[in-house]
Amino acid sequence: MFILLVEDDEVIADAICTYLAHQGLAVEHVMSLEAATTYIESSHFDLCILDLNLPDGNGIDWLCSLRSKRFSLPVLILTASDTIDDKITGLKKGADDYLVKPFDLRELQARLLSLKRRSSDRLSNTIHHGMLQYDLEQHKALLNGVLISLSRNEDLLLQTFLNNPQRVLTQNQLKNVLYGVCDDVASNALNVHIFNLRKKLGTQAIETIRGLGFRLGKIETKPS
Amino acid sequence: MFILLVEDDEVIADAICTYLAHQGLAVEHVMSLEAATTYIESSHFDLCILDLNLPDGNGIDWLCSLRSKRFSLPVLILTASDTIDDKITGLKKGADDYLVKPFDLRELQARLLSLKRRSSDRLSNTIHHGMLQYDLEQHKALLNGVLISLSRNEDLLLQTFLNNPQRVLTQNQLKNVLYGVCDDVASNALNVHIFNLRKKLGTQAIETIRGLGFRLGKIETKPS
DNA sequence: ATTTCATCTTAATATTGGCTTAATTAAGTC
DNA sequence: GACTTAATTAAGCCAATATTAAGATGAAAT
Repeated sequence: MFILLVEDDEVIADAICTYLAHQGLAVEHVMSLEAATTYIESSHFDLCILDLNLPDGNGIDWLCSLRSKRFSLPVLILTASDTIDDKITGLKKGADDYLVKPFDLRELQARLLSLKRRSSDRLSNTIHHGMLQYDLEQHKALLNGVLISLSRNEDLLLQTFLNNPQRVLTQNQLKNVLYGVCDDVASNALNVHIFNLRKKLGTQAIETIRGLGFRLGKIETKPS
Repeated sequence: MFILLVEDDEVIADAICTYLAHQGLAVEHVMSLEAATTYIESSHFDLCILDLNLPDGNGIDWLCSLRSKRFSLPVLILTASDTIDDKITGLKKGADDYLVKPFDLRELQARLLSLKRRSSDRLSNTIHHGMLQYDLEQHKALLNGVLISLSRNEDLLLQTFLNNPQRVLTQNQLKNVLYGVCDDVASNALNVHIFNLRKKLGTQAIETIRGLGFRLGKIETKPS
């Protein structure tokens, strides 16, 4: 596994490099954002460890521009400050995890590994389920290669189902997805949406578990 | 992501619900441990936010019983007291993180996300009993590899039996599982459900201890 | 502003499946 | 044998969900 470490503090960087190398990971160490950019654009890395305080700029901004250039590699942020704002901003701006200095090297390793695991799952932006192909970025659903047009709520529901295959989702859970906090409204709008989804994806696409909720089912060639 | 919020203070609960829902998380709010138990046992949640001071009991005790019932969902404890002892006890008893009131909603969110991350590595919780494989999350029962469809009440009963193997459960206890605590008992509905369960799982699946109640028995290849 | 169009919600009705009831049979207990 | 408890059936009921269609909303286009 190839890791890019962006860190200007030599002591910390050395510690990380030594430890990770010892664990069988290939670490490339750079000390500025400029160098980081060069490396990222000219070579392949599985992960990036990013310190936020760097001589030639702010790590968050760099991360933003990285994302805007469609680099999707997982980034773990190192931050000295324990302020909430930093964490929040970091996570929202496209970081995948963060670690507050000082930290335990073993924890760093654990997080890197879990990061890798997670990211290798969602490398592709499309989810496949039976004959359905769903593009998370473009919100496009292809059934048997044919584009299915979905309304906003249908889209939300389908996403939720695809993100929780095998799982029984209660009506309240699904209502929360659509309407935010559930005022526990007695409305069957949800049922109508499910009905419409079934018309588009086939009757078996959504199973009902009476008294419990709904679950994603089989999506096959033909809406019957 | 589905979150169960157990909190009896409406003001705090509302704030949390509104904020988290706004962040795209599905929050289910209950105000008592009893309700929490019902929800946990009948639906899926990724996380639980647990206040410790509740009208119908102590949160720590509830957490203990939850763990003893093999529910492994990550729990974040909310505590008013800032005493170290409380935190320690909480963490030792199976909590995964804690937050002291008053807290910043953004910090709550950050902690929830990291909690989810850490826990996503865990194994799925399935109970094995003889030839039966029961998945608590999916509410799926496989007998000899074949899916058995269970009604809501059958599902509840089976769960209860699997969570209390070896133990004799009185009819009243089982009725409480289905109908909550109430002592009107002139109905044999429970017997009918047990009869139907036996039809699906085999005659020996549930033993009758005459005059006392029922106990989980052997579940073998074929319903005879 | 007004029209147009799609979607969302409401509401009314149909349907289904599971729950309970109740009556009967079987199995223990004294 | 009389009594108690549990098992077994089948019928009716009811709540959860499905289905429709009509009205409400809201955004884009003219």
